Amino acid sequence: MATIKDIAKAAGVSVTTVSRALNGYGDVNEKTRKHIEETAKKLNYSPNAVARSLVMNKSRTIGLLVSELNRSGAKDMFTYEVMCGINDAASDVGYDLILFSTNTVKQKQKSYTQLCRERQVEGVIMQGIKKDDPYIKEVIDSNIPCVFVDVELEGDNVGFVTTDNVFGAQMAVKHLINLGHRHIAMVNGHDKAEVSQKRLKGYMKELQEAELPVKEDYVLNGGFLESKAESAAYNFLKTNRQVTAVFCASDLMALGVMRAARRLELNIPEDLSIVGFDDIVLSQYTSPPLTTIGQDKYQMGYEAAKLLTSMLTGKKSPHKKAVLDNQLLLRETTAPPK
Amino acid sequence: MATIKDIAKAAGVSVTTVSRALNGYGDVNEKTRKHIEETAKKLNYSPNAVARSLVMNKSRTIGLLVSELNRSGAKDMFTYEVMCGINDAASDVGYDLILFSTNTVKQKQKSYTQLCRERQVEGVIMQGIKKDDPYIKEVIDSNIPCVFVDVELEGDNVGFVTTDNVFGAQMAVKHLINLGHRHIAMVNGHDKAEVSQKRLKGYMKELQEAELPVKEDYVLNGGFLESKAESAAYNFLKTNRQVTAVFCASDLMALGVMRAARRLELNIPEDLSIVGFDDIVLSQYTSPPLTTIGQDKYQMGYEAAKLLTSMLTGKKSPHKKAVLDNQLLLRETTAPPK
DNA sequence: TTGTACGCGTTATCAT
DNA sequence: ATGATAACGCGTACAA
Repeated sequence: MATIKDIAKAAGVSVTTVSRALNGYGDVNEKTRKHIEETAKKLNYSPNAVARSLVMNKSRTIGLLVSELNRSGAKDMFTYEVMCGINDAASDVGYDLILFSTNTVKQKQKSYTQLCRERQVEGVIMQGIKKDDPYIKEVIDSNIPCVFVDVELEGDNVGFVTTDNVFGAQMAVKHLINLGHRHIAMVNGHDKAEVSQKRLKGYMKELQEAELPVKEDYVLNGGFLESKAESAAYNFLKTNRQVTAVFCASDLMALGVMRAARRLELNIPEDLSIVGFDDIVLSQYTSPPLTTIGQDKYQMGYEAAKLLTSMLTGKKSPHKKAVLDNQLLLRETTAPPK
Repeated sequence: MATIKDIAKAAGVSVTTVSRALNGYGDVNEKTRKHIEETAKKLNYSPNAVARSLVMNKSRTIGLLVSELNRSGAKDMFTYEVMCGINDAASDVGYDLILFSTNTVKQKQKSYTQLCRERQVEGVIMQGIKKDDPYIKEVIDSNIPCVFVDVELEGDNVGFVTTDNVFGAQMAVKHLINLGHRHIAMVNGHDKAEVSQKRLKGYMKELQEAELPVKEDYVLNGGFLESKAESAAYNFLKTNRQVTAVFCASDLMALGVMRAARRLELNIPEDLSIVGFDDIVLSQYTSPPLTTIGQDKYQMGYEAAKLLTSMLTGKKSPHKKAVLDNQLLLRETTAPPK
């Protein structure tokens, strides 16, 4: 509970000198500095970040805005791994993280700017928000630096981190085509997610390059939900036996498709090949293990935080975005068609 | 950026009146209050929580101290689910969460008390720390309210949340005994974790109640690591073919044991029954799906936050602890011995 | 019912 | 090299 005032009194100097001594200013006698540092230690002093924030108008804090942080996300762990990366990169440069979990109800009560200003966060990392989220407009208008995860938005103080979703999808589809598949369906997430749009684009692009027809009804909506993907795939596959392969925009949905296949007594990969996206931990443990496009989620978080802190420290870095590479992970859910 | 000063000027009143009006004090004319509220809205005012914290010496913030928040935890998701519960309960009552991830290096640089005081957190929830963690002593000594997850410590302003680990272990072992197993080994985590001690206790207790011998060399150290559990189990099972069942102190380690069994060409559950602990998401997807003791991780977090906030709001609640029940989840890794 | 004045712990400005 | 003093935005005795 000791303050610089206490130290000043104990050391017989003014608060100004204490402040300067403790903050490593040059214009303070080495002897007095030593003395001050010692009394500070003796009094078990630690600076009050709140008071400092108030006067400096900086908080050394970045807000982590996660939409719908809840149990449903527990399965794919995406959020968590990204968060670990953010945390590591942020604490490397002395920033703390404050967690803002939001949802539609809360958004009505408090605007984005309010949220940030209340806590005086210096910057924000946004994760898991949809493209039509009302906060997005506010972010652009506000002058608070922000980095999006998986939403490709750029601006004066807005950047983003994502992976090459188009190319990732292309890799997946190309792999299937190379195996000999000609009727390849896709289970996509909801179209409010940028990644859905990208992955769909990659899917179509690769089909076109292989001069395969792009059929609109081959694209199913799985809403990023295992259950929804399952039922969509079930209904589709029941009446489309010509389809021998499915590309899924997420591993979670791929799990749903695997379930559907099982119900239809389709063997994987003999009767149906499946490729997922994300490389969630689960995908190594399914039977058979899921072939998928791997994203480095930790790295995404790490890059996001690095990007943001470099924006904060005023480095006029020209790069306001980072696009990470993905990787085709061959496991056991793909094979040539019979 | 509007402050109460701006509002005062615009509304033609003093800052005091603004402060009182906005904070719902009774001693302010209804008309002036309305007026003030309107100008506040017009100026897009939002209170500065930092300034408020400074003067009130309260931050409406609770610190979430997670030891070794990193990728290795990604697999079992325990941390994340608990966090979701904490987050929900905290935001219900208007508290924000600040993330302190710590490790042994950082602990040397900054004491627990320093950490808390710097950020003026009102209380702390501690997760994932070992019993010999140096911070624990500080927590007890300090007067900052703290709730531990899975460390059974009580004090004036210290409480904890856990599940009934002893009974959970008993359920697991009893289940195996009821199936007819007589040689039941255990793979335990490291003994710096309270849960390890409890689960071991339950294991031994249940054996004793069934009048089965407790053999010391039947208890393996898996260190809560899949790989370590695998090698320990491999070496053990290779030379102890009489053992027909293994109880593991975590699902993660159970996965390791399953791997070991596979390498030894032991069929699960025919040749070897396995019971885990935790009910991580993965355990439903292994083949065969893992029989385990399920803990409600989200609820643990929720209760922890509720406990803490009730301590903070001064409710002299007599209950400084919460012990949740566990549940035996019968899946497919257990069967009678051949 | 309203306003004045002070303090929270810190940094920054300007003298000395 | 050091110190007095004013700010930062807010809450709250105390006075009016």
